[in-house]
Amino acid sequence: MHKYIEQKQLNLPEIAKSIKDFWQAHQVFNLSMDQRKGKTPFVFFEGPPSANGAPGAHHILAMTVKDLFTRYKTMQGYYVHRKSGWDTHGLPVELQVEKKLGITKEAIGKTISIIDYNQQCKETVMAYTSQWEAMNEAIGYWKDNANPYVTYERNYMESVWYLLKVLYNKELLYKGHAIQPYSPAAGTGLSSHELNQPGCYQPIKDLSIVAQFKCVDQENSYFLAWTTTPWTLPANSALAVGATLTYVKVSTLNPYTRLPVQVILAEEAVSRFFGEAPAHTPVLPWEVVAHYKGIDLLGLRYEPLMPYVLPKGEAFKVIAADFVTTTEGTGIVHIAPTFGADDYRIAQKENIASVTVTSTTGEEVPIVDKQGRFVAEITDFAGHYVKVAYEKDPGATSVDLLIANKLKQENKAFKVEKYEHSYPHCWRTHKPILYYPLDGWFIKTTAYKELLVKLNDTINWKPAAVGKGRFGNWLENLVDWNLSRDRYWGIPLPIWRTVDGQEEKCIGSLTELIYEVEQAILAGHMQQPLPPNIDLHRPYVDDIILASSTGLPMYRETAVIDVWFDSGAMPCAQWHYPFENQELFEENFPADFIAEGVDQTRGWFFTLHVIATLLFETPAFKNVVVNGLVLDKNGNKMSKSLGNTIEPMTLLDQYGPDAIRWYVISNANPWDNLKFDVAGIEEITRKLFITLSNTYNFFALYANLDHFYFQGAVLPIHTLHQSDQWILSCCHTLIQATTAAYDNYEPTLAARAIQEFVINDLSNWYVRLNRKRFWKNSQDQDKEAAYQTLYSCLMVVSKLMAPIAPFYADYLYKALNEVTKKEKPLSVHLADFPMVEKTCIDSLLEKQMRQVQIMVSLAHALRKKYKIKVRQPLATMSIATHGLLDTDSLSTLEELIKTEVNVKAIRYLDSADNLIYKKAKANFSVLGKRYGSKMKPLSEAILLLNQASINTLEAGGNHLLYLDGEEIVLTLSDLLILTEDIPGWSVAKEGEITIALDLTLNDALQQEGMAREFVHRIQQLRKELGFEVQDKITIAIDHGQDADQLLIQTMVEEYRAYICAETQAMEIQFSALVEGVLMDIEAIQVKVQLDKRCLMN
RNA sequence: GGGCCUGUAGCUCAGCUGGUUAGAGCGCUACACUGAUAAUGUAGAGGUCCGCGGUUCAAGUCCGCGCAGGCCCA
Repeated sequence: MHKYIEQKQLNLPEIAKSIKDFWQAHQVFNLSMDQRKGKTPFVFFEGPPSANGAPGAHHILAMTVKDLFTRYKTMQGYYVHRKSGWDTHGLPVELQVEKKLGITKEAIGKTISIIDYNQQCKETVMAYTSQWEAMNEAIGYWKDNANPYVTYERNYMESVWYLLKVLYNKELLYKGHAIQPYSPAAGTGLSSHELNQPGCYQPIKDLSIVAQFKCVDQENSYFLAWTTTPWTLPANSALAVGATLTYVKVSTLNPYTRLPVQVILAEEAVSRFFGEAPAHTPVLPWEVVAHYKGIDLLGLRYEPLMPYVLPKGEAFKVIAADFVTTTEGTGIVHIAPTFGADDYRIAQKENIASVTVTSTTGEEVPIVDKQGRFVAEITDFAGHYVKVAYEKDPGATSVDLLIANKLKQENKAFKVEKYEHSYPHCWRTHKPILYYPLDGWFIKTTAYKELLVKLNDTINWKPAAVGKGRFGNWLENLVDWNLSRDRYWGIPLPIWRTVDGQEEKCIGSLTELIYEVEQAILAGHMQQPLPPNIDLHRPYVDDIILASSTGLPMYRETAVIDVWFDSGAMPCAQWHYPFENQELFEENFPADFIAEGVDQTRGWFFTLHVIATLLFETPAFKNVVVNGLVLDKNGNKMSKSLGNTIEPMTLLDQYGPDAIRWYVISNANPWDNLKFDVAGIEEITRKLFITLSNTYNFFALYANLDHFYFQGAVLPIHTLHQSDQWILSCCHTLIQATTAAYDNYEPTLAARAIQEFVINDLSNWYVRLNRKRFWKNSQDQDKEAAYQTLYSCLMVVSKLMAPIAPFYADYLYKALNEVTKKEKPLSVHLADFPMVEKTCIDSLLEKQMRQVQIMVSLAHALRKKYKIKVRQPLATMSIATHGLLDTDSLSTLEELIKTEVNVKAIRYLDSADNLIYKKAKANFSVLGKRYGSKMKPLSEAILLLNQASINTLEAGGNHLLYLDGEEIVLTLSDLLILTEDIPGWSVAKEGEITIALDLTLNDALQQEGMAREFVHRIQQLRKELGFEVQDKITIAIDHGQDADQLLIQTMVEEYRAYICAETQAMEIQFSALVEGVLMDIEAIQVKVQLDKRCLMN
């Protein structure tokens, strides 16, 4: 039978290493999966990381959250498949490669072939794979890394094609256009990612114009609309107002022409243009002549401001838009549907036509060409670049200025001024971007808006606000998903079209593609069938030409798809569904649980939700834990440039994974931002892990000495010592709380509850109270009970903490179980999560123990105040009960109070004693509900209650009060009773608990105090001499004849048995000592010598 | 500009559906304890509960308007 490991010093990194080796050697992860095979699945989706960057400190949080719930559910008996995955496509990878190769997008396909370029992307994206895997392992993130899904693999891509085809067949995939950021200088659209590059938004001075749009029906009346992009005015086709805003008509003069005009603008904007005029503007006479509500203006018509080109359809009227504000401008917004995303959307909604011209190829195009110049139809400005920054001639005049001058002359400009604002610039050309209509392929998400919202309501978001707020609002303002990207490294859009666009084919599988290629060969467009290992990436698919039903060639639409579709497709694509694993997919959809950062709200969370909703009409996940950002300890974002990043591997090496995981979970909720401070990890190590380790070591030390290997029967709970019953009750209450917390995806509550239990209840109270039961000499049932109890608590703790601190928990579990062999599992992660035994829970006992703890601490405070050490026994402690404490059952804890406080007797003071002066206060939460507005006078009346009334109430009686003629009946529960004082006693109180100590000492008490002091000194000496705990000793005391010496001798004779028991002494002798150590016992000096005594062989 | 989150002691955080004198841990100061000792106990200092209004007998808590920081989106 081997012994419990006794570990002098806790070394968490060392423990983690040994446990990691153990897991590896015994394939514990695989065992944990195998043993739950066939059980109810708990489905988890891994949001695929992109391995083109190294994992950072913020991944510690994400990994821990994912790992802890999957471990927890596994322990609860679920089968938790955890397939790993890699996100591999997308713009960030491409930009990284461009940078590495020192090329721009234009070079791709020219100076570098697409094949080589994509090869570079493929290599780059997996560059940090091994670092990721190392970190997963170091932090103990368990998942199936052997068979990850990889988004660039052909099977994955084929599944994505399948999904696209389903959408296509549902007519949810269409070609259209959207207003997107566009860089005329680079000739390319820009993604929001590119717009978020640092330095993209720059302050820029533009000319802003308040234009006068002439009302059709009202004489000499004009709408004032403000724009910071005057070049869009020729494309105006509507004006927008806020339906609920108030507008006024102001009679005034045009500042440039001095002609009398009546202008309409929002009331709140009036002060911006009239009244206190700045020095440089002439004061205008003005008068408000009419008021309107925005809604009154709707439908009013106005004359085109710059009628070069007229829209083909409804235009030039006032419409309502919810984005109109009065904080800037006039409260009337100029709408140019071709050059603004909001404008386009509202125009579509209100059925307003765009201002377009017909190109040479017969298409309707904007009045600004792709180089950023006005088209010929805009006669006055034809050929001018709309942004002066695009002009090659540095001295060129801004077209905005030309427009302003023209409008001023025509009595159409009300105010022209420079305006500084932050405007996005192309990160490559550093020129301002335009918002411009670009072709693209869209998913018609708006068609499913209602269902998307409805299904979202079924998802349990942690925290709820992200689901309701951020995600919910996003769904409410949904626009169609622009799926296409004009790039190279991504899943190619599987759509082929004839040149005239009359016929198109969406390919949904490899088989289908092979078939279509065969048809194309017959039609003469292709020479060879597809090679069996065909790569579905560009440029290979670009070379495939299909045949239309009429035999015409069909070319692939060149776009690749948004990388977010890749990851949102993972529920299907990770299994190569529907081409393989149909059952597996069905079992593993939807997910029970996912967890990612809050930045994924419009990313992965959204794409998962959309794809699942549109395809299967179910949500993709049932529970989602959103985790916040990891900031540095000062709350700043971690960034390389600030030099405040934390290298996770260094951290893991230094503190070990358990303390770090515990820290990130216990410190704050996962969804709150975490201010990462290593001091917090050190504190966790000290407070939780060292305390727990000390508790275990205490157990191990004595259990080894006593050969407690838990071979006997488990003692029935009612036979146990009361403190055993108490700690077991706490322990089961803890199981209950922890289970509920994990079940509610509140890991922080679980962690805090566990550490509270370990530190306060188990270590600082139970062990301290019961130390003697472990080291006493007799081997009785009481000792067995203590061992069993402590063992069980440690065992439960190891299981409860296993999800969060998997290494140390396993170490603890194994340390205990490998000796007792009470449980079969090799590892705590193969064990079942503890079940609450309701019969173990005694809430009354827990409550009373809390009261006892308060009493004891009050007593200690009193001793401290009067400088009487705990070793000195006192005669009596009194407890004021106020009729609220259950003295009968409290008395069963008397022994405990007596030993802790070191008093001989406990006395209960109730109302009958009349010793205490009491005061009553109103219990607001009870009375407030009943008496509401009378609370103030009522509480004053209660303060005036006399002792007799309070005593009556404490004895269970009523008290009648009259307030404003109303009779009020008070009972004890309506009041809070406080003790003011007990005359002649030393009193301490906390809340309703009041205790008093009798501080008078008699000879017997003093003698016992001496005995205790003597034992204490002997113990100290034992330790100084380096004796082992189990060593037996003899004590020799120097023989003397003076009064002090005799006092000692009398004391020793009186307490001989006690001293021997406590100090493991076999014998106490009095003799004349030459050697020996001098010790002070209550101001008496004695010389003492200890000898280790050899036990009988 | 819009949406959402956060704001409580020097630091990290609790504070339930409004209810008494706003709490814990860390840190700090002082003292005690020393067979769990990298602990522990006791006491103390430390708060404009971000600000201003409102609802209410009663607001850290509910409502409105702001301020500061953050995230996402324009």
